Amino acid sequence: MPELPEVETVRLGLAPVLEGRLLSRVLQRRADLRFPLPVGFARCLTGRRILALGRRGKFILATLDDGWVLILHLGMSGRFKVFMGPPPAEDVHDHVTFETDAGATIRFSDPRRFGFMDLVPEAELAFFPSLSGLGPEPLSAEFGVAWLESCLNGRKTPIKTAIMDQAVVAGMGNIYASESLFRAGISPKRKAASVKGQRARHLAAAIREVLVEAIKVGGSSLRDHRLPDGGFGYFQHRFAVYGRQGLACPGCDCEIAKTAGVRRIVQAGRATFYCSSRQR
DNA sequence: CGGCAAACCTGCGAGC
DNA sequence: TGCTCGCAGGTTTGCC
Repeated sequence: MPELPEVETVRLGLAPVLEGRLLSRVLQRRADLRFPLPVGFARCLTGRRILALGRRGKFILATLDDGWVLILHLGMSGRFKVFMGPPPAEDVHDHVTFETDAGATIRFSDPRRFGFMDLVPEAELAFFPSLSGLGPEPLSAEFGVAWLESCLNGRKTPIKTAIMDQAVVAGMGNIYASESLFRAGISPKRKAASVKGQRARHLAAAIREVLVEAIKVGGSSLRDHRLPDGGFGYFQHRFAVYGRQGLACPGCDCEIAKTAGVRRIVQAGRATFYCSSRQR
C-alpha cells in the first residue's frame, strides 16, 4: 500500500497522539509480522515515552526516551487506527496495540503481514539494513538533478525501475513512479542513463511535485490506505495514468488515437502505466 | 555487479 | 451462488 505520501500522512495523523506521550500498555497479539518481533517487544516499550515521530523513506521512526528507536513499516496493507475513547473489539488483523497515558488506543492492522516493527538503539540506526541504503529524502535539499543524474549515470535498467530503487529516491513506490514519469514526459521504458540534463531536471521536479501534492490530499486510498482517523486520501482521483489503462490521459487524445489510451506494461514484475504519445 | 523473478500473505474482483 | 485465477501500494532473496 503505502508509498512516501501515505506513510507521511500516517505519520502526521499519529504524531498528535503519540509525540510526548507515555506508552502505558503495549499488546502484541502474534509473534511475527513479516519478521518475528524482537524478544520482549511489548515489555521494552511499556512505560517508554515517545519523544518524536519521524519518517525516512517509507519507514516511520519513533524516538524513545531510553535511547532506542521503534521502527515501523506498513508493508503493503498495514494501517494504524486511532481511538480516543474505549476502542471497539479487535479485528482479526489487528496485531499490535499501543495505549497512551492520554487514553488513546492505537492499533496496527495488517492483513498481508508484509509490515514489520523493530527496536534499535538510536546510535545503530544508520546501520539498520533497509535504512542504511536509502537515498536522500526527495523533499529535502539534498535531492535534486545532480543527485539524480549521478544515480542514473551508466545504468541500463529502465528509468522506472531506477527511480523505484530506494537508494535513488527514498520512499518512491509504484504509483508515484508512473505518475512522476508522466509529468516529466519521460517513457518508463527509457534507459535510465539516457535521462540527463533537461530530462533529469524535469524528472527531479516532477517527483517532488507529485509527492508534495499527494501528501497535501492525504495520499492515495486504493484498498487499504486510511488516515489514522479512518478518513480517506484523495490523490487516487488525480491519477493521470496509474490504473487508467485504455483511458485518455489528461488533456490528450491518446484514447482515440491509434495508441488507444494509457498503456499498462510490466517492468521488473510491477505494473507500469504510461501514455506513449506524451512520454518519450 | 546488475537485473530479474520469486517468495512472503491475505483479500478482492472478474470471469466462468 | 460458488469456484478459480489474477492482481495488489513493498522488500528481500537467490539465481543467472
